[in-house]
Amino acid sequence: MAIELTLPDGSIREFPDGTTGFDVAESIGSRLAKAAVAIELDGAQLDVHRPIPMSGAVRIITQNTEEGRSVLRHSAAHVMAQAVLDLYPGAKFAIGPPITDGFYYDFSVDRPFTPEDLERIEQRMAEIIAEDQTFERDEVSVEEGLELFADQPFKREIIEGVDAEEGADANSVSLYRNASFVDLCRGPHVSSTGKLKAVKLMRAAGAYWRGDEKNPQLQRIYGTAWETQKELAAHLERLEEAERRDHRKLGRELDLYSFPNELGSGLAVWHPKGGMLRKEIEDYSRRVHGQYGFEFVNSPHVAKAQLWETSGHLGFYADNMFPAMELDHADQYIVKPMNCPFHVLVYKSRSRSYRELPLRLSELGAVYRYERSGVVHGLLRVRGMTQDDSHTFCRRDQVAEELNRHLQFVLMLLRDFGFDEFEADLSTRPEEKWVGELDLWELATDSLREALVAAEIDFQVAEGEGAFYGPKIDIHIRDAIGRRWQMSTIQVDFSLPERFELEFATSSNDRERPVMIHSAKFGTVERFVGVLVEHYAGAFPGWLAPVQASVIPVADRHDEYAEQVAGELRAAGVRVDVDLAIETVGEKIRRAITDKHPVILVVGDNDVENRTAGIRLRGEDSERRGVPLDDIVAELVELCERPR
RNA sequence: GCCGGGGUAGCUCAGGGGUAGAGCAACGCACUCGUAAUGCGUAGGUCACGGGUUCAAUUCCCGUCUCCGGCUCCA
Repeated sequence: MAIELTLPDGSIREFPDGTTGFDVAESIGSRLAKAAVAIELDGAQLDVHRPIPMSGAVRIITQNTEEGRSVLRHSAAHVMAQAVLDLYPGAKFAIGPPITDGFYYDFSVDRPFTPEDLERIEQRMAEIIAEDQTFERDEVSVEEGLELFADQPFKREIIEGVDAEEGADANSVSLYRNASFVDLCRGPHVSSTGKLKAVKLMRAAGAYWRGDEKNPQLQRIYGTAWETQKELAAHLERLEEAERRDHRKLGRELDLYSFPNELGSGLAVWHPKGGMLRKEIEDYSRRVHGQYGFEFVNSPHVAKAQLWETSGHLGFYADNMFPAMELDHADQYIVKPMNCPFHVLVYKSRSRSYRELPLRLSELGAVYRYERSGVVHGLLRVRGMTQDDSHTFCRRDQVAEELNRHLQFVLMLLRDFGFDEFEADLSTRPEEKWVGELDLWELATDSLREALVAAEIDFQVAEGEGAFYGPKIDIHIRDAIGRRWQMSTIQVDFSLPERFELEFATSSNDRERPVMIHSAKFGTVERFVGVLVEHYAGAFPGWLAPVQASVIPVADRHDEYAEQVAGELRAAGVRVDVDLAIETVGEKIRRAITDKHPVILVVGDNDVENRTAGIRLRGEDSERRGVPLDDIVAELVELCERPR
């Protein structure tokens, strides 16, 4: 018997029965065979070292692809579990999947793993890898599986749930064995442990069984695995780069903001330089909101509990709200976690006509949310934050255009800050709990989808992931080092207009309910700054840099001229510092560089005489001397020009 | 909130049952300097906070706050 395999180039070739993926790869090229870690046959991944069971379309998965690395990492996870079970008899092992950049495995053990434990485990793994144990696939019945894992409760639970979960053949489960270690696994795996060339354990952490905090907490070990030591080293270097960009560290170094203990968790104070950065960002926000037809409103930080009762927040958002304050007449006031009810009240302040819709209300609103203590993180997850929030009230026939307009607006804004890679999630109506009318849901969802298509950005549909009150788009950006951050959101709301009984007069003088669109463009100013700091590694473009230029006098007899230079630049709108410190020029240059000022101007005798300066731009390691002051002013004005 | 690890000078960190140390930063003096650290000196700490053990606690124990890495959650 023979099998017919269709290769990715479309060619069909015949192979003898018993041919393995490895053989197929070998027939194409020895380098391909060496890099092969699995194959895909008609969409299903299979081991490269086992016979291909039937004819079909085949593709070799190599270790230098994300799919291939997943196979390596999955195998590495097995080896780690093997090492843990060797070293810690009685340990129960749960699940160990590959993840982005690595893998983990969860264990139930007597005591949590220490850093020393990780070293031991890593050492044991190295031994297992050196032994080059073969991974063998096996299939057993559910009964046999349950028996085999008699003392492994998590594995038994997985076996018992296997048919329900994966739609797999309910009568058998697949196993992988290497040496004496057996794990329940779908595979595929590399042919032997020796294929793992670069594995490193990263850290231990607690994690709940099946991700549910009601379940027992397990001990998770994270590791990473790559096809070569070189790739591993590159990965570690990327982690270090991320550390160098950490906005908490840069925020301190650049004197932007801090998180004083006296304040409380998740609360920041903004120093003058951070304040300037914020101001630029907020000024920009107001400018473009105005240009896009938003009107500015303002609302207080607290409101009666009744308002939150009406809005429904006390029902579904109470966990994230700071507790109520008891006031004199038994009134309770609550610090706002959102701005929407206030904007609704603005809408409701008088009767509205169809002619004035869409009504776009915008506010940089400070909100406070009670985040659980373990989740706060620098500026990226705080308890006090400022949303560049807007609420648009529109008619049904305006929904499509408004949503499109909001998306265009958000993308323009993000592009102005140097982000140009976007991914969006379109979250649709939940299956069970939802409010509003079905046709409105469909209209809004379709409009969101069309807007995404028109904007030509990649998006995924998250079926049923929308809030109960409406569909939404979340926009993620990729930063300079490829990390994904959620920023903006455009959210349709059928609930609040209902709860507050909003209406407007139609052209036929009927009463109709408006549709509401929530949108935060930056997400929050705090998070946006945090992401921006990491994106630019603190080296902000001219218009955002808190200090745009520093002027350095060579000796103190040049101080006066330095101030004069600074004065002219300030008059032209450039933010300038003059470094009058009694230091060497080298020291002052160094300080300006480490402070990441976009421009350094050095002035000495020649400059005083000729009305010039030496100019050095950030990122360049040489300077231009004797540049006429007028040229410098013109150059800096251009360099610091705001996008809109 | 849960699991683990931390909190020593402004920052980075060393130390350790007998009331603490370095580098950088700060301050002073000298140097007056042309593109990434001039030299010398001075000052600076209730060792996060509260309790306990002890003749003695910054060190050991407990609690609280807070930070870090995860889980869960999320802008």
